Amino acid sequence: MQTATTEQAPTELKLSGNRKAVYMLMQQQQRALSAYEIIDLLRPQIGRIIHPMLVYRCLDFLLEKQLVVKLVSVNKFVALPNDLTEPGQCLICEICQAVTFSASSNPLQQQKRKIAATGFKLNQQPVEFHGICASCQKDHTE
Amino acid sequence: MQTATTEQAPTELKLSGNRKAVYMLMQQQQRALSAYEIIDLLRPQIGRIIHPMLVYRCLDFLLEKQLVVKLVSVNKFVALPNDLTEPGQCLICEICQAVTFSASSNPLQQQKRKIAATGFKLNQQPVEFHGICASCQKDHTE
DNA sequence: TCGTGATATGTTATATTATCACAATTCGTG
DNA sequence: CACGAATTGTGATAATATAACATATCACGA
Repeated sequence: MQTATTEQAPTELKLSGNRKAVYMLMQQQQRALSAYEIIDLLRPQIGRIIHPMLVYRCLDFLLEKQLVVKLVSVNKFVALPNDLTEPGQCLICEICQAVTFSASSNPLQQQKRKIAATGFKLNQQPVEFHGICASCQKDHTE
Repeated sequence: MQTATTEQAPTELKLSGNRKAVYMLMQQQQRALSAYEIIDLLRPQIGRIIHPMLVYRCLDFLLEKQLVVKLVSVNKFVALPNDLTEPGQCLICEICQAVTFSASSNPLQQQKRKIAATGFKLNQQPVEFHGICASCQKDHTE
């Protein structure tokens, strides 16, 4: 099993074999994936049985390094877009499962400041909004 | 198995036996409960094996009628406080699991309007914020 | 280069949350 | 009362996640 320096991760973070495979897969897919989807997608690449634990461990690491983010409402994981240093919010379509990230807008930052003022210490994790995207609204008006 | 008219539900909605038991339990507990916690708490009352399916069905119904809300990030369900017609947001403490609801504040409503203006049709469900409550911050500064 | 502690990985088992599908019972209305 | 709709009972399975033990690999200092 080779150890390779990753070309994709910021600040030259070294990723071991498995972790790199998982991360690159997530970057390629460009969508939110459940752990089991990752397992299924990885299987052809690795040519060996993939235990869930393998993937969860990799994800734990990638989460810790903030290379990926977990969408806690849908139990999916997604590689952070490279141009987005702070995923303040995301919109999750219930129909097509598309996920759209964006940085915190002013009202959301205001909201977070209000919450902080109550003494509640917020985590750094995107605020998740659920609904139906414009495309699916069109598709489902028939 | 008796059919009883519920005294607690708004607009005289009739709840069947199981559904009433689940709903009343949730109201009594006044905290967010996982389905399995509900099962464990119900067992003494019902005196029969409780299948998860029973509870999930009841929850599905109660969710549909908007008597309870699901905290999707923590897979828990909570009876809506009676004085809160619109649970706009909730704060979830990662340490003690306390959940605090409140109506949408102005910035959050603003945020929702911005999102709606993009064409994304938001669901009616609370926005969940994660962090550490003031109490747990005190307890954990030792 | 070797040894060792730290880290990563392999493996088995289990926990937690949720849904599917079929059957039986109860409810409500004509 | 009959019948269709709704509710419930039951067994099985799916999806997500973690615990625990063992082994292998990596990195660093001597």
